[in-house]
Amino acid sequence: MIFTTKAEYGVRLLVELGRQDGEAPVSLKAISEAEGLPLAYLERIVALLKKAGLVESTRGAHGGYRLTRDPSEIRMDEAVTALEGTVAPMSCFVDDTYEGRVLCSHVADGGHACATKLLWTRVQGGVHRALAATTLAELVAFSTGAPIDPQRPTLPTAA
Amino acid sequence: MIFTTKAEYGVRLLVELGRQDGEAPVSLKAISEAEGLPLAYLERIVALLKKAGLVESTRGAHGGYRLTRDPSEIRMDEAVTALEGTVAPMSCFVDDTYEGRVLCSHVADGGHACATKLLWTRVQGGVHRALAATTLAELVAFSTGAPIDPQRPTLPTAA
DNA sequence: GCCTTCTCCGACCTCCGTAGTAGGATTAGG
DNA sequence: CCTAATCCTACTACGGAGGTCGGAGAAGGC
Repeated sequence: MIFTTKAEYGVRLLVELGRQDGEAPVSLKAISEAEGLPLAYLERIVALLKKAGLVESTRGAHGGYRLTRDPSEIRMDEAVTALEGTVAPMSCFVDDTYEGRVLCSHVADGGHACATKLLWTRVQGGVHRALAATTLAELVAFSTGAPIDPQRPTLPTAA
Repeated sequence: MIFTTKAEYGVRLLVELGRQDGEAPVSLKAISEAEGLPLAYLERIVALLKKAGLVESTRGAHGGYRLTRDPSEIRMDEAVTALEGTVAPMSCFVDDTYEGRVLCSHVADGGHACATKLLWTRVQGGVHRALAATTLAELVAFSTGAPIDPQRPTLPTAA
């Protein structure tokens, strides 16, 4: 499994927020009931999104959460990174940027570089590209029944 | 983490086999010593590769394993699938083919389809594409020091 | 002012899969 | 027949995923 429920629930939460107009904040209780997810767990998840600056909160009665930007401006690589930490194919892939860096912690086992590094680099690139090419607005549209081709993402530039 | 050590060790094992000429079988003991991996664990891993038809074995003294095809004919999506089972981004993504199918186990939570399905479908596609575009021959070449651009895979058609 | 409704925060718990071990049975050379 | 190898199944430990619990601040409504 690539992602944990943190990503699943967190993205569902974002979609739920994106479905709203955006003015009035939405309480976690409402979201947990709408999606059937545990409230206490959602609290911890939304904290990650807030720390990443994707949502903002209002405390007290009638408080809740709302998005800080338009859904079309929220790319899913930001969201997933906030929720899961760096998406790494393998443990030796702690972080690094997405450039062509090929460095491994267990370098030079027997004089030759780590053979699998090339493969995991490409996989990581593929995941990152797929996430970056998808906006929250697309997921919101998809969830409301709009027909979207999963193979051909509509980039924000095309909007 | 996307993959487990099964994938890591299994691919390393394949690279080690691919580095050999291909006639004489290589024993697991030799590989475990060369790569510094536990022999007993490798036994269970290589069984997965054998079941998938990627390697064949010779029992008894001077026995071992060898590849069933040329390294350039072995795409890494076959290898990783054999080692990890189906690569799924999320638990509701049990298998299905890689076509544009968008079906979820927890469909229609509140009248609308599972919003995250679109995202995970694209991610899965990205991973699959990255794996399928890489051959064992490339990894072998890379491990012996050949300069390969991790961003631009050299497809077998270009060989 | 007080109660209610929220966000916030950290400690705690349980379960399951990963990673690896142990111990043998089977097959083939020398 | 001994040794080197594959094969096979059962067992175990450890860590992280996936939650829960209890409470402390903050803001409206009355």
